[in-house]
Amino acid sequence: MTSAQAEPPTPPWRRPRKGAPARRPLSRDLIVRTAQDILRTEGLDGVSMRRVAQELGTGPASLYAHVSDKDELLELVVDRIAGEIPLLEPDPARWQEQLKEAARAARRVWTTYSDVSRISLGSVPTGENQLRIAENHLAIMRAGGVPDQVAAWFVDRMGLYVDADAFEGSVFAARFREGWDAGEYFGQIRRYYEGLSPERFPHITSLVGELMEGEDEERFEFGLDLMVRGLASYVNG
Amino acid sequence: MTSAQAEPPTPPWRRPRKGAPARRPLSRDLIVRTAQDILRTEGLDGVSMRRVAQELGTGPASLYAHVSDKDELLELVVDRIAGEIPLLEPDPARWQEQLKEAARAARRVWTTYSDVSRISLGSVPTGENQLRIAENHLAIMRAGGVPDQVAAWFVDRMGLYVDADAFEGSVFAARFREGWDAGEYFGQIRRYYEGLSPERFPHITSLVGELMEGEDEERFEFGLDLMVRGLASYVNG
DNA sequence: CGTAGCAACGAACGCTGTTCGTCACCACTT
DNA sequence: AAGTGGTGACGAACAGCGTTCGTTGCTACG
Repeated sequence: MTSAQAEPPTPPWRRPRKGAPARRPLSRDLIVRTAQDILRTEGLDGVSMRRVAQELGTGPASLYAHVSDKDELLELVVDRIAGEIPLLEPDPARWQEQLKEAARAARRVWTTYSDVSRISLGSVPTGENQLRIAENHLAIMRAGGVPDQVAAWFVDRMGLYVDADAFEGSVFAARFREGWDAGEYFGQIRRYYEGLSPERFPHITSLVGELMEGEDEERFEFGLDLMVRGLASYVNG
Repeated sequence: MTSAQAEPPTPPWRRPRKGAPARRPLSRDLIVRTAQDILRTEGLDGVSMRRVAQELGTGPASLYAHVSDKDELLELVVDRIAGEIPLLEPDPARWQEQLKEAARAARRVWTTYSDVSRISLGSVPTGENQLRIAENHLAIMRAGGVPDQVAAWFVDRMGLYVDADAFEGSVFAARFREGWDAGEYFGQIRRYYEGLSPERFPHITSLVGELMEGEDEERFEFGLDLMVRGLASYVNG
């Protein structure tokens, strides 16, 4: 449970004046951090206004003094999480590998908070930290000699790809959180594919092994490699 | 409104016996078709069990005799929509362009039902029609000489990409459905980017034009081109 | 000392997916 | 022909959701 954090959610608060406030010191940052904790441990479905409020020992209505919307709260959570993604110092000689490493770093954080992609996918990045990451990706590509228009579009497409891959992972994570077993689930899928009619699905039935091959990271790496290879072909010729 | 279809949702029903059934002839297929209609016209948020039932002139509990879950209902809707995607006869000489055309065809249908991607993204394709499409993509690639393992993974990644792109589109579609103006929205984003600090975001601020350039299709085409170029590099060298 | 402003909050609204228990009808058996 | 079992249709309800309203009580300032 997260009650260990709920008990004293108040660090040694620096009081603005003397005299202990009888009212609970709610704040925007505290709310966002609480929502982030719930997102990490219970997924997006666990993050409700009531749940966040409960964790802070209050009611849902109290949150609306600090946050206009649930959407706004979630956007703030996303950017806070984006702050955990490390930046890279551009090295022109290694720009392709650096770009991949940047994508991996983003994926690593994004899969830690498995459902953050459900919020970020499809939303235009406007938060401080998200912009810093886009800025970093642009710097790496420009150092590598990628044309401006290509670099600009690639930032968009690579962000979409990382989001989408994490989203896919979050769907499975949700299933497994509900008690499903991973091996059993994919075993069922495999057996279902194997049992299809070879006349109507000749390629699928003959490629079951290949279709099921590879862990999450391996498939992510494959897609990433596709995109960077394609990008490189815009630079060299 | 959809009431035009709601009034006589019953085609000249072929009765199993004589004597008109006083009970309403609910059926699985009718329920799925109704949900599909609502999905197209009102988006995923409009598809609730109550809403579907209302359209059929009954209560939500009646649906559970034909469908085990809302999730199952939505999966059935997805596969029904997938049935609208045309298949291509593999031509080894044009495999790259064919693969792109197949992706475009899927995207075309997926953006018609703008929120279908919100259901399909991250779910393993098991429906009849979805499998037929995967089968078709595999056939095109194998005809082009793509190695089996690469082809198998590419089907996965390209499906993810089409889903993700449509998902992004559905997020914007939802905003505009709520009354937002497209030009005004992107204009605000542009001005926000332009107003950023050039010291902290030198690349973003100098690439605002490039970042905002291009319609949806153009960006989709760019990402598709990236992936197919990368794929081709696995075949030729 | 009085008061303006605002954070905190209890209650409520309308919505969601789903379940339970009941009713009415059809098809079949006796 | 009378009876009966099975099942689809359905009304009501439950627990949860995001959000809003109106009120309370405290803090900081005049």
